[in-house]
Amino acid sequence: MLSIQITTGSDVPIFRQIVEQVRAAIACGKLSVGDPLPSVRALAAEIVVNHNTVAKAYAQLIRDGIVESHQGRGYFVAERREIFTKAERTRRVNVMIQPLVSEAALLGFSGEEVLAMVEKQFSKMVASNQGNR
Amino acid sequence: MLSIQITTGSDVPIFRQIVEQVRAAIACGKLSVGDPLPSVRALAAEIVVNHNTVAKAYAQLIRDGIVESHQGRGYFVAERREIFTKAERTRRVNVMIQPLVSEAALLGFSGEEVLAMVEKQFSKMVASNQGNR
Amino acid sequence: MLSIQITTGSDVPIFRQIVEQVRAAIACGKLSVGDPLPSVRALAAEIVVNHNTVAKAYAQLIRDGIVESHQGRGYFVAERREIFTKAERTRRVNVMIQPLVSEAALLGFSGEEVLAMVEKQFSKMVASNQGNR
Amino acid sequence: MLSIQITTGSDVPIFRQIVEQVRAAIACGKLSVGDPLPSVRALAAEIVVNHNTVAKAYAQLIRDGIVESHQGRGYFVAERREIFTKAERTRRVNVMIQPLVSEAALLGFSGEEVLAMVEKQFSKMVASNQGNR
DNA sequence: GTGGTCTAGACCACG
DNA sequence: GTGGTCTAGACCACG
Repeated sequence: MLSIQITTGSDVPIFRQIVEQVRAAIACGKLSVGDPLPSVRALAAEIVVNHNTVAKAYAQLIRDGIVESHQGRGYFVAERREIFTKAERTRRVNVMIQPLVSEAALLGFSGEEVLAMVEKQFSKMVASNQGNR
Repeated sequence: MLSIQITTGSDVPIFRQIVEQVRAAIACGKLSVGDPLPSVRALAAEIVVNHNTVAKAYAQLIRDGIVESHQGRGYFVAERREIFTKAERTRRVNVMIQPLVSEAALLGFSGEEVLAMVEKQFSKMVASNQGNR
Repeated sequence: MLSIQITTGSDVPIFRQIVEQVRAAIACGKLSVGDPLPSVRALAAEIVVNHNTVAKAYAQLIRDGIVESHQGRGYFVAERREIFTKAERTRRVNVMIQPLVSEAALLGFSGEEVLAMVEKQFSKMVASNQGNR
Repeated sequence: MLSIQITTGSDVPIFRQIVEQVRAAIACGKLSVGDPLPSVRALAAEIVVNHNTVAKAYAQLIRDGIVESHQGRGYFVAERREIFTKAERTRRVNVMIQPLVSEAALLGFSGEEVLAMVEKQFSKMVASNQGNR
C-alpha cells in the first residue's frame, strides 16, 4: 500500500512532494509496472489536500513518462522509458550545480567541504527512502 | 567586461539569473574587489529587461555583502567580509544542495556521478580564476 | 493586531517604515514566533500603498532572517536564529548609531542626553514586552 | 582658515559633509558670528566638488538658520537662534533611536551594550572635531 | 548620468 | 486567496 507523507511548512510544494514520493516508490520497487496508483480523490482524502493538488502531481508524473492514465480506470505505473537524453539530464543538473559552486566559494567553503555536504544529503535521502519500504 | 546572458521563459527568475551570474563572475575572479558593475540602466538596456529587475538583483547582492552601492556613482564589488555565522553559511549551502540532490536522483544520477560533476565545476571555477589573474 | 502607521512625505521610505514597525513589533513581543503577518495585499490595501512596496518590506525582513514566507500561506515570524557574525552585528548597529549621533549633535544634544533617551526607549520596549506576555 | 575634508566613497553625501563641518567649525568656535564663509566657487575649487554641491550645502545652512547670505557679498555666520523647539528636536532624535533599539535588540544586544556603543561614537566624533581645530 | 522609490497593473504558481 | 515576478513609467536625490 502506497503511503505518502506530506510536510506542510516545508519549502517543497505539496504536489512536488507527491511526485517525488511516487517516483521513490517506483524506484525502490514498492510499485511495479502496471500497478495502479490510488485514485486522485482517494489519495487527496487520505493525505488531506486539495484534489487539484493530487491531480497536478499525477499530471506531472504523466509528463515525466512514468505513469499512464487509462481513461475511466485510473492511473498506472508505466513501462519504463527514458524521456531525456543523457546530455539533457546532465545539463539540467549542471544548471543547479553552477550557482551552488559560486555561492559556496563566496561563503568560504572549499571544494572538499561542499562535496562532503552533497554526499551527506545524498545519504540522508537514500536513508529516508529506505524508511518508506 | 561582464557579460550577462538571460534566458527568458526559464523557471529561474530573471533577477536571480543576474544575481547568479554576477556571483559567478566574482567567485571566479572575472570581477575583483573595487571593480564597478554595469550601471543599473545600462545593464537593463543591454539585456532588455526593466531597470527595476536589475535593481532588485543588485539589492540582493548588497544584502549578501558582496557588492556595495555608492550613491550617484554606481555599484562596486565589495571588500570580502564574513557576515554570516558558520551555521548560517552551512544552512545556505544546504538549501541549494537539497533540491540538487533530489533533482539529480529523479533524473537517475547516482551520488558518485553528482559528486564528480560538482568537483568538475569547482575545478573549472578555480581554473578560470587563474586565467584572470 | 498589528497596526502599521505610514507617514507619506517623510524622508524615510515607506517600505522602510514598514520594516521598522514590524521589527519593533517583534522586538517588543507584540508579534511572537509563528505569528502570521498581515498578507501583502491586505496590508497594502489597509495602509494604501502598492502591494510591491509591502512585498519589498517583507523581502527585507526575510533577508534579515526574522520572518519566513510559506508559498500560498503567507508570512510568519521566524524562529530566532543567529545568522550574522558578531562583527557584522556590531557593524549594523554602528551604521545606525553614526547618523543618530551626528544628527543629535547638530540639534544641540549632549552625549548624556542622547544616552538617556536611548535608555528610555530600551526600557519602553522591555515594558511593552512584559505587557504582551 | 576653514578647512573642509571630503570623503568620497562614504555613505554620507558630500553636501552633508560640508554642512556638518561648517556646523562643527561654528560649534567649536573656529568660526564666529559675522565671519564670512568661503565663496561657493572658491570652496568648490578647493575641495574639488561641483559648485552646485557647495551651494546646496550653504542653502541647507541657511535653512537651518545658522548662516546668512548677503546678496552680492557672500555668506556669513548668522546670529545664533533656535529654529526648532525642544519638543521637535527631541522628536527628531527619538525617530532615529526607535529603529536602532529594535534592531539592536533583535541582533541580540543588551541595552548596556548599545549605550556603550553610542557613547563610543560620541567620543569619536568629539575627538575628530578637536582634530579640526 | 548615477541610484532609490513608488505606482498601476499584469500574469504566474500553489492550493 | 496566498505570494512571486515583471514591465512601463514617473519622480526624486546626488553631483
